[in-house]
Amino acid sequence: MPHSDEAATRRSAIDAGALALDNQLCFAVYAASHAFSRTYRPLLERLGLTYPQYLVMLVLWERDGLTVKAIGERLGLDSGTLTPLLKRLATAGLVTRSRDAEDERQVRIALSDAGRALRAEAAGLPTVIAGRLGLDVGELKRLRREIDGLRLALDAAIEDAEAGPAATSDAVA
Amino acid sequence: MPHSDEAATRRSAIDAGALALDNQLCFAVYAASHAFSRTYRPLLERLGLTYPQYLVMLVLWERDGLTVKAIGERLGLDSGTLTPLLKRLATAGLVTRSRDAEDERQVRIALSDAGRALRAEAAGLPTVIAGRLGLDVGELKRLRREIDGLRLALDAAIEDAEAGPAATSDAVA
DNA sequence: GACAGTTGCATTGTGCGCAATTTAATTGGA
DNA sequence: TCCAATTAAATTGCGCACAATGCAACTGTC
Repeated sequence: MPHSDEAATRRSAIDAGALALDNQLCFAVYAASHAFSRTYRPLLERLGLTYPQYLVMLVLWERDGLTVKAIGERLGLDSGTLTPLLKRLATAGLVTRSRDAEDERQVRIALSDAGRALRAEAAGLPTVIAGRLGLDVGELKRLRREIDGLRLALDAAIEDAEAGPAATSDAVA
Repeated sequence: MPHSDEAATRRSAIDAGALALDNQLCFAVYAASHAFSRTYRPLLERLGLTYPQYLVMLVLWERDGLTVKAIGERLGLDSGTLTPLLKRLATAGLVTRSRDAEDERQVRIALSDAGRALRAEAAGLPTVIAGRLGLDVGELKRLRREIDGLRLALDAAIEDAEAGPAATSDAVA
């Protein structure tokens, strides 16, 4: 067969597209995540928030006074990420950080008045974004549930890999 | 109505859960993206790649000798991200960087022998991950297409916002 | 050929995201 | 009671991600 396609000539014959970027679910998710961040950025900028900071505020607006660890478990982030982020939120006057009297190892994050007030400013954001997408709201809900399921499967895969990296057919043996 | 639910007592009455973290499609995507990165990390570590570096290699394995700009358009990244990343790939001996003779502004990224050889090492990765997910392969393909559609809608929304942020009913006036 | 405007890449600064290490507080025994 | 493990944050170091800026190379117009 002669020179048919430029890309194909450089591609291995044994490959059925397993490494093709456009076939990667992981890249689709990666690109969509950045696209969300870019969409939210100009709107959050008016609130003085970055996107991860916005997520932390969502957590605190649901339940105030959480520890750093609790926020981290909710968002899947560790203290190395959250500590400086929370310090910036504190500097911005949106939260306060204080050691728990019962257990001095823990730092409790509490909303300030300004932090609580910001909730009203943010209330319309998800609707604005959803409106701009021009997709059916029911479809978006369904998609969210499917992606949640994907994340759960990934978390389980991470657990498995950490528990027994060499687990094969004789895993129970 | 008496105290029904702890979270509800802290939540505004006018809010039908629009700001609830678990309702956010953006967070589902954000969390899934990190979960993918965490799943790939230990596997890519053996290849000496980070996840974004892996994406760049996927692009180059499809078409060698691209410019920095072309790689950036494919992945949605700019030179501020790619320049140092590509320098690290060059230091690792996987690619070479050279100015285009035709247009000296452009830097062409070419795979080295080691970079090409690494393709065989990576060939099984997507299958390994897909296998660990324990989800139907057809379902994963369908989900990828839906998420691609979501990203396209987000990109369009970003375009619209940049073109006319104040666009309303009198946009044409 | 001069020159304004554009383009492609590099650099700088800020803010995640995470592994690894450190410090301090708590817990659970011997 | 003492002391080894455990736990929660903080710190450090590295690598993205992106806005803003700078700069050299190119383009179109005259």
